[in-house]
Amino acid sequence: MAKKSVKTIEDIARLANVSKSTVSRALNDSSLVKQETRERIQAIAREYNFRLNAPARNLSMRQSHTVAFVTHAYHQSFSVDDLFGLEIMGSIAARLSNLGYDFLVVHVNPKDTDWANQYLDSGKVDGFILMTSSRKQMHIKTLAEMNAPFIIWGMPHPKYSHCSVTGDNITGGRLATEYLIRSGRQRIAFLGGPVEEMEVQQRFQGYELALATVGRTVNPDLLAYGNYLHASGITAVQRLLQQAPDLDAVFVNSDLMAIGAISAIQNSGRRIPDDVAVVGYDDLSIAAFNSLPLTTVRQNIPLAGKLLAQNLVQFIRTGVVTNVTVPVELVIRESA
Amino acid sequence: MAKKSVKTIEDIARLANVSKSTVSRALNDSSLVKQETRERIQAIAREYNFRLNAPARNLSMRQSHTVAFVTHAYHQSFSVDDLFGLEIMGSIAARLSNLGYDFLVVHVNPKDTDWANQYLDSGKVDGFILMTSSRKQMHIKTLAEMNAPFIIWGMPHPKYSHCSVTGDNITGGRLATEYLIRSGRQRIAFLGGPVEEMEVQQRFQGYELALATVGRTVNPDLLAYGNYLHASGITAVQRLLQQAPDLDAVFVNSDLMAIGAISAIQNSGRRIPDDVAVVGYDDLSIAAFNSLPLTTVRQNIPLAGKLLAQNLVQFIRTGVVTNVTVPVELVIRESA
DNA sequence: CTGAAAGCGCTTACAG
DNA sequence: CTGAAAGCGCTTACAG
Repeated sequence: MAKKSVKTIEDIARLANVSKSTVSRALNDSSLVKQETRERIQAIAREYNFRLNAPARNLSMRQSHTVAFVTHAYHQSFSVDDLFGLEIMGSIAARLSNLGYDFLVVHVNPKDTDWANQYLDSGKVDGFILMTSSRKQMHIKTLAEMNAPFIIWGMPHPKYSHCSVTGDNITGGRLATEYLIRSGRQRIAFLGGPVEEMEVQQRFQGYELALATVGRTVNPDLLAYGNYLHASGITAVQRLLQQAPDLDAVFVNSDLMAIGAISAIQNSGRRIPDDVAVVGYDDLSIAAFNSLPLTTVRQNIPLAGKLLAQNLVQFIRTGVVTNVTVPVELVIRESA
Repeated sequence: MAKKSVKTIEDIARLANVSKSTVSRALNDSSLVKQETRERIQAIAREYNFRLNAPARNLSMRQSHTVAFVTHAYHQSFSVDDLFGLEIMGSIAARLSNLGYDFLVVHVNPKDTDWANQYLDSGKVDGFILMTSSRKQMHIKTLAEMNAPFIIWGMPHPKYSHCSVTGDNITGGRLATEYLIRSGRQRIAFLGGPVEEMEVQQRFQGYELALATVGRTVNPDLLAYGNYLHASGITAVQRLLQQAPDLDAVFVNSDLMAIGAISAIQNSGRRIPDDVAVVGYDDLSIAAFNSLPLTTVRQNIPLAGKLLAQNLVQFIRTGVVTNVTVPVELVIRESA
C-alpha cells in the first residue's frame, strides 16, 4: 500500500502538462478551460483518486463550506426529546452534502453567549441552522446583531430580517380541531407548547377558528401549556383533567407530549380514543410506533430540512433572505 | 457595528509589538514564550475577541482537528431507530469539543465505497467514529486497509488492529437471564440482534451461561433473531410465540425490539409482565418513557461516547490502539 | 525567549 | 483558453 504520490494540484499539473491554475479551474468545472483539457484533467484526477485539499481551498476562498447545526440541548445528553432535531438532521445533511457543504454539529451551552463568534470568526463555518430552543429569541438577537448568516426553524423574529422555514401552524391547529369536531367531540382541550411562542399562538388560532366556525367558543378550563417534552405532557394533561374532568378530546402540540398525555389519561381510568381522543403534532417516527399509534398533524420534515439547508446556502451566497412555510397534513391513526 | 479590525495574528502582533511567531506561540500556549508576554498577548486577543483562523491553522499543521461521525443510515432519513446513535452523539460531541476537535456528521450511502477517501484525502477530517451498521465489517476492512484512523463501537475485527469500545455483552446477557431465572421464569426466550454479530453471540453466551448455572439448557424453539429495530421485534416475537406458545419470558437485544415485542405479545392476549416478562437492552431514553417502562440492560452511553472520542483522538495523536469494554448494569422497571 | 522567512495547497486577478 | 505570481493566515524549523 504505497503512500499516495499525487497529493496536490501541482502533481496533477505535472501529469497533465499544464499549470496549477488550469488544474484548479478544471477541477472546479470552470468554463474558462477548454472542455477537452478539462475532461483530460478530471480523468487524471479520478485515476489517481485525487481530492482538493479542503483547508487550503477554504483558506484561499475565505469560506469554510460548512454549516453548523446548533443543537438546543435541553439537557446534558440527547434523548427522545431531541427526536425532532434528529429527524430533521437527516434531510439537512443530505441536502447540504449535495450542495457541497459539510455539516458540523455544535452543542451550545445555554449560558455561553460566545459560541457564534467562536465558529464564525475562526472561519470554521459559514452559517448556522437554529432549531427550537428555550433561548431561541436570544440566539436570534445575538446572531442578527453580529450579522451572522443563519436560518431558523420557526417563525422569524419580528424585529430582525433573517431566513426561516416554519410549519403552517394555523392550518395545523385548524385541521386537528376540525377533525375532532367532526368526530363528535364536545369538549376539546388545547395542550400547547410554551405560551409565549408565536408557533403555539398560531396553533391556538387555528383551534379557535375551527371552534368558531361551528359556533363554539374557547373555554379557559380546557387550556394548558407545556414545553413540548414528554414529561410536560403528563403534568399538563393532569392539570386539564382536574380543571375539566369531562373533556373528551385534547389537541396536543407535540407527539412527545401526546405520548405522555396518553399514558396519564389512561392511568386516570379513561380509555383512548373512546373516552378521550388525542391528536398529536409533528408525526415523528415514534408516533406510528407508539403502542397506541398516534393520530397527529404531520410536519413535512424531509422538505423542511431540505429548505433549511438550501435556503441558508442561498443566503450565504447571495444574501437573499427567504421566509417560507411548509404545509402540514393530518394523519389519522388510532388515538383519535 | 464596525467591521472587526483585528482579524489576523499580524494585527495582534502589531498591537502587542511582537512578531507573528510570538503571537502564534502565545495563543497556542507554547512554553517557548515568556509567561508575561504570553499573558499580555492573550489578554489583547481576548479584548479584541480574536480567533485563530481554522483553515489556515489546519493547512499549516496538516490536520483538520475534526472527526467524522459516520452514521449507519438504515433508512433514508433518521428515526427512533437511530436513537442509540443520537444519544451517544451527545457525549461524543461534548468530549470532542473539550479536546479541541470539531464534530462532522457524515451520512454515508451504503453503496458508496469512497466516502472515507473523500473525507480523509481532502483533509476534512482526521479520523472516523463508526457506529453499528449492516456494513460494519466491510467498512472496517476499507478503513483498515487504507490505514485511516478510526474507532468503532463494538467488537474489534479479528483480522485488523484498530481502536474500539464495546459494551460488556457477556455480562449483559448473563445479568438479564439471571434476573429472569430469579423471578421464577421457566421458559426464557432469547431474541437477538443479527446472528452473525459477535456482540449478539456474546449476549447469547451470557444467556447460555446463566441457564447452565442452574442446570438448564438452551431450547432452540426459544431462539429468534432480528436486526435491533422496532419492526423486527414484532415479527421475531411472533415467530417465538408460534414456536413456543408457553414461553414466559424473553430477553431482547435492544430496547427498540423490546418495545415492538411488547406490543406484539400484548396483542396476542398475554399480559406483561404477568404472563411473559420482557427485558430489553441499551436503556435508551424511551425505555423509561414507554407506556410500560422497560426493565433493561443499561449500556453506559455517556462513558462510551467519551471513550470513543478521546481514544480516537489519542490514536490520531500517538498511534496507540485501545480496545476497551465498558460495564453494563441491569435496571429494573415494569416489564419484568 | 524572540523574530525573519519559508511553506502548507489552494484560488484568482492580471496579462497574454 | 492558459500561465506566472501573489495571497489566503497560520506554524515552525532555523538562527540568534
